[in-house]
Amino acid sequence: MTQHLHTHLSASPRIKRADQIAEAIKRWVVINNVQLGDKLPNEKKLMDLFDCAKGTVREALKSLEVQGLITVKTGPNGGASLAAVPYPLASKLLRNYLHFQSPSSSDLYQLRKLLEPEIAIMAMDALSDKDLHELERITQLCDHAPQDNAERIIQRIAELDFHNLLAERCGNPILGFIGHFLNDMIKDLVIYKKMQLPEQHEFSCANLHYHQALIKALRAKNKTLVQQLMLEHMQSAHQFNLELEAQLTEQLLVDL
Amino acid sequence: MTQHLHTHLSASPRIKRADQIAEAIKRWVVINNVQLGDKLPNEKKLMDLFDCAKGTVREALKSLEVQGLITVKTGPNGGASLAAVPYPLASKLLRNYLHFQSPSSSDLYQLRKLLEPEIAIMAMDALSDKDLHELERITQLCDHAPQDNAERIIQRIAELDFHNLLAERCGNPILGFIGHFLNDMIKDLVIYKKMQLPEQHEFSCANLHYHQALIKALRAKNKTLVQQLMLEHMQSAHQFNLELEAQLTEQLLVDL
DNA sequence: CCCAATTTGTTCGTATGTATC
DNA sequence: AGATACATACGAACAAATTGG
Repeated sequence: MTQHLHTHLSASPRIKRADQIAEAIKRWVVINNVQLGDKLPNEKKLMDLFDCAKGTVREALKSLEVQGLITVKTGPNGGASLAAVPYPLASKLLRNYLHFQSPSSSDLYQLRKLLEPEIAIMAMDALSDKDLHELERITQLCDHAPQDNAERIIQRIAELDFHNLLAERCGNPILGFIGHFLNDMIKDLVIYKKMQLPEQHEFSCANLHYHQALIKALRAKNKTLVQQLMLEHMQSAHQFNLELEAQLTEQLLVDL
Repeated sequence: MTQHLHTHLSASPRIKRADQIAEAIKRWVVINNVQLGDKLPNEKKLMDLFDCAKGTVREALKSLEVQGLITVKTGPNGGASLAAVPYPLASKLLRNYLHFQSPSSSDLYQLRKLLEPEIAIMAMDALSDKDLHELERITQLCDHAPQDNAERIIQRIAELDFHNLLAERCGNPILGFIGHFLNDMIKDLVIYKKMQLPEQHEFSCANLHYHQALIKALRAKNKTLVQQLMLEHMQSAHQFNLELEAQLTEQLLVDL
């Protein structure tokens, strides 16, 4: 099939062959009604389907793989299969973007204050008994002072998993993604930047208290209470975070 | 530098050489303190830096390019340069993910009802006179009935650009991204799915009215009014959208 | 305007690794 | 264990694009 002729009328940024092939493969997939998990033609077939060499096909497949649209396996019955973009990849790619926007932790908490209460009341009706037990299990991980740094990290992650479970159950996939994503950002913040500071016992206790109260309110299906508790929880967390950052800059000054 | 030995203790998913190189290049970038816009070594240098063949280097670079972390140019002084992930790419990649979650338009509008009022009041203080004039210009594009389908699309996009400008000015990069992103999703919805229906004159008039009122309130720096107007605006838009979808399914039934 | 240098982009041929039967 | 089918990787060559003289 011949290529589109380059017009030279506008300074069009010349699209690379490999990228054209990647787009062509996407079109091929929708035209041939390929379903999730179905296999694409192997490299050789793609080579003569689009009349290009191995390297080019491989770069095109690489592009789709990086976007999470296909997975590739070696061996017989291997090759590229259509895939759903996995959440961790989507989160990573978006963090790549936001890295250059350098959001502050207050930016994060402002959004959590807005969204977490909504997530909680939406998840309330969808929570199964199993979910509630899982929330309790997660919360129990945090009901005592950590013995070492490893347990401290486990507890912090458990606190976030509490919110992740609610986000997954909230019934709105976009809101669910954003909730989960914000928790990923918090995790980066907490794990990689705030671990040098001593444990914040008051903070952990406050979180524990709110999570326990939230479970009770969720069981009672008390919408307004759930919403209010979650808002307070986020406000409290934001406040602790601000104090923590003040300590951090203080410590930085001392180090200098 | 030698590779990590494969332990075979756990079923580790065998990391491909090209992906290893991509990660190695990322490390190289941070270690050598490469700044935005700075150039990376060219393909030849990367080949012997990481002791691998050209194709492998190219796949690694392709991976970084698809993620938006580098741009690549040909010719003298060409090569790969460190780049900030451009917004359109981040939006596209996230839409790839959400495509498989198949969110409803109500999911979209629920979030807009929550976020757009917050965006508006946050942007209020940051809006320059130039911004306000731009808002007025955008709004004027919609102050008359469209003459053809092309203008209809222009007007719809202008309506969204109104909100995009506010999102960019809201001062919270994460919130700004989400606001812009939701508008992209709405755009897909409106342009590619709802254009078959006749123009919704009432809808356009309502939007025009709200945008004009919002500009006035923004100029007056009336926070509560801005917030209230934006909420009503979103509720109204959601309502129109629901009616439109009812028409769509109705039409679908007729076609069958 | 063309020429030459530089660097990416693409191709081919071959070899190796890996999973399946 | 061996054969097969497939991706993965290497190496050498050539094509195309961009820059600067």
